Amino acid sequence: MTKAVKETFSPDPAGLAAKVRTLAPSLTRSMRRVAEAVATDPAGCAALTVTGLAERTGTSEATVVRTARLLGYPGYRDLRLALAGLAAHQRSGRAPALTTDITVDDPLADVVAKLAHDERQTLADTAAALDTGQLEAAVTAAAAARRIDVYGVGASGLVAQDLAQKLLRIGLVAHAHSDTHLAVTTAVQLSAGDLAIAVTHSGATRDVIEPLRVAFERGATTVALTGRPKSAVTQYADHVLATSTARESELRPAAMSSRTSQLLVVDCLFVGVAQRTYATAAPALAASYEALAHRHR
Amino acid sequence: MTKAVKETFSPDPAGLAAKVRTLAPSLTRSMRRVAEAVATDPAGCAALTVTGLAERTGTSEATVVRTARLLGYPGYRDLRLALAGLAAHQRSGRAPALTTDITVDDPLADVVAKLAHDERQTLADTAAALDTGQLEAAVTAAAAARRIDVYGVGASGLVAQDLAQKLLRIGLVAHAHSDTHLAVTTAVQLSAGDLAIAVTHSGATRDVIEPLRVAFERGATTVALTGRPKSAVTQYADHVLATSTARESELRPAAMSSRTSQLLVVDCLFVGVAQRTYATAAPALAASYEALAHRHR
DNA sequence: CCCGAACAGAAAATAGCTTTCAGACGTGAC
DNA sequence: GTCACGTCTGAAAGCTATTTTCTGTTCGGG
Repeated sequence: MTKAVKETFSPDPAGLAAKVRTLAPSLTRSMRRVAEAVATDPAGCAALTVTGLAERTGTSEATVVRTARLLGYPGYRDLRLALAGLAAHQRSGRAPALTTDITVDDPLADVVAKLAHDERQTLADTAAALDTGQLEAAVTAAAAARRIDVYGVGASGLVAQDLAQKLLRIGLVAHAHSDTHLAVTTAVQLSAGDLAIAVTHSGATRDVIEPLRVAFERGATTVALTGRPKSAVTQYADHVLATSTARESELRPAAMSSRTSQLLVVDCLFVGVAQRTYATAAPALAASYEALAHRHR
Repeated sequence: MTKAVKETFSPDPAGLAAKVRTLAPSLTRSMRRVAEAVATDPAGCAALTVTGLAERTGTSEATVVRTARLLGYPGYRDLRLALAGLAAHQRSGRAPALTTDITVDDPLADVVAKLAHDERQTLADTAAALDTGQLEAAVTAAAAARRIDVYGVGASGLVAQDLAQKLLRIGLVAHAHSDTHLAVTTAVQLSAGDLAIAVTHSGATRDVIEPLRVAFERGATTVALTGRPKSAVTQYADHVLATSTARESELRPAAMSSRTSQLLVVDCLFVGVAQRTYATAAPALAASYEALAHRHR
């Protein structure tokens, strides 16, 4: 025989203020004071115990409980839970006006909120704008490639390295190049069946376009990862993966949001390739995980 | 002397699921079951008493209270209030059902949507969980530092490089090290007035802890950027910046989401420093922009 | 002025939360 | 293997918060 479970009955979490107003005339003096306190400052009251609220309203515990009952809850405990929910709801409703730029004198908490908000926006934009057909083509090319070279300089160089690192981990032959000269000299060795990927936000970075052009002319498959789908880099690209460009400002250079966007595309590319090469990718991932384990204490 | 008022301490109403994930590795079996129940069904758990939740998770009241403490609340009562708030929040938020893992045969469009969703979630969690006090301290230290060394290997190495690159661009003396030997040999040169930053998701990467320890012992200010706020690396860190841990799976290794989180923190750190050194940072940013312009066609 | 009804608060009773303690379970050393 | 040690866990005791009960008070009507 199980013990009877007490159900929490939450009649009307949102319209509590309304209910207080409706009921007010039928409430007694003391009860009204409690009801008003609760309606005025749900968050504050949620933090109080029966005794606390009784003190605050200059009444007794019994009155507080009676009021809670009148408002439709089984007891004060449940009113308090509803109050906490209401408070959370109110907090979230307050849109923090995140549309403004980051300024020199924003407090750090605002900086965090604004950056997070902007990056989230960038991700949503990127996902919405990403052409899955092009991605599909790039994934297929990568999964079948004999060898993959990735070009990127500056901030995009890190993205290029990230992609190469990931692909290496699932057993593909991938290299990232940040040095134009080296990139060009290795690009001449590519041919049909190889894949070259250029990462550049502006789409106009010569150091990256150059090796991609060489790879393109040698017959390798080429992919451009860029925020400007009609820029110079795309003329040598078989497939173009578009990244999104967010609002930028003095304290938030373009490099920052483009990176977020580029990395999402890189992740998609990676997962796509891992799916298609699952038979080799899965054990490779597991093995690299194992290998790293003993590097940790 | 007035009676001490017990404050309701609500450390992290939004990112609770994230916190559970972050703390999970350091939790014991029973505690983890409680934490998971709470993260999985906040609304349901909010309706339960200590005893009820203990029964539901097959543990004891003591364990439930202990878990509540670990999650940062003074006791179960307060956790329950936070849960009620969270539940209300969820009801209004209506999250779409993107909660499933990425599988081998997901079409690419789904992969994109799921990855974008997860990364957005990670960003929100990170922002919610980031301790602005610690960030403030790190920013102040960085802005005043004679020299800044950043340590990171593997995926975190790229994050370390990203941070160093950014700080360099606003005229600070910053270097990223991926080579443990080099990192240690440069760390011995640090002293009070210098800053060392370690980036490691697990918090247990020896190659990164070692140089940080050296820097710490030499009297430099030290910062750890980690997803495990109670891990080995933090014992040598003056300030700990917590990154968030997302759900991971076979096709989505931890490295992927930790990177997103780490980069957000890096951006916050960077913008904070740029604000505090605005007089030199602004012209430096403008100058680096100019300098790059002619590298583009 | 007295009576009755409703109200309010004090105090008792209970339910729920927290703390303590001792046994159980691993873990590492010898 | 086994012994010692530290950690984890749940049972029960202890305490706080909530609920109920009960009695004094107030106010309107006879």
